[in-house]
Amino acid sequence: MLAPAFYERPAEVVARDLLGRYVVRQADGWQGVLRIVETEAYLGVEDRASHAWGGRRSRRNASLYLPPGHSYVYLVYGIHHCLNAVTHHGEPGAAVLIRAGEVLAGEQQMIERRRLKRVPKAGDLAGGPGKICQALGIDLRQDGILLTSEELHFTIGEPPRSDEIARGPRIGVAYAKEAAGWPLRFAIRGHGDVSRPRL
DNA sequence: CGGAAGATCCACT
DNA sequence: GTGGATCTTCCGA
Repeated sequence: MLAPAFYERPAEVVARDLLGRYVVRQADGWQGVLRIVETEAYLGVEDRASHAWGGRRSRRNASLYLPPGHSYVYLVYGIHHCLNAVTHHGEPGAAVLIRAGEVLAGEQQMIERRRLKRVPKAGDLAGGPGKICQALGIDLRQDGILLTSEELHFTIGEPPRSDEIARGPRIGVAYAKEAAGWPLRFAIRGHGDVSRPRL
């Protein structure tokens, strides 16, 4: 289990270090495990793409200002949930978005939660931030909880070698001006579950 | 108080 | 490749 101190570092360091780690989700006697293959760092106040940009606070993003090691779950586009880990190093409001994972356990339940009609192909179950939350049964009820909790936590996992890590600009933040091009997206190079466009 | 846009995904062409 | 679904928040009038 990764302790809160793991998250007391700059978001881009944590984002890179979360690659290969396991997300463990336990609910109703079920256990699901994903190996993280893609993340993005959001730096907080000075990052135009961050929900904390300019020190913004609202009921929606309140969890971004919790101590490091808490979750930040929010609703995007009115439909999909996204899971983040709150980090802290100086300015508050930084976090890491968990963008994609490889299924290691609990696949059958995930297929049902995802309402897939066919046999899942690479990326179908957890190859995107919204898919991860749907597959793991994560919604606003998991917003603001400690990521060392029984129901949701991260563990050591199998980190990739540094030469297996790719990085590039973040997805869906073209509006963020100068921050749009910052290379804060990290992925395991060539992994089939990384979301599009592939790094 | 209305309108626009968003850290997305899916069905359809 | 394109557009629709659907909710929260922000901004301008």
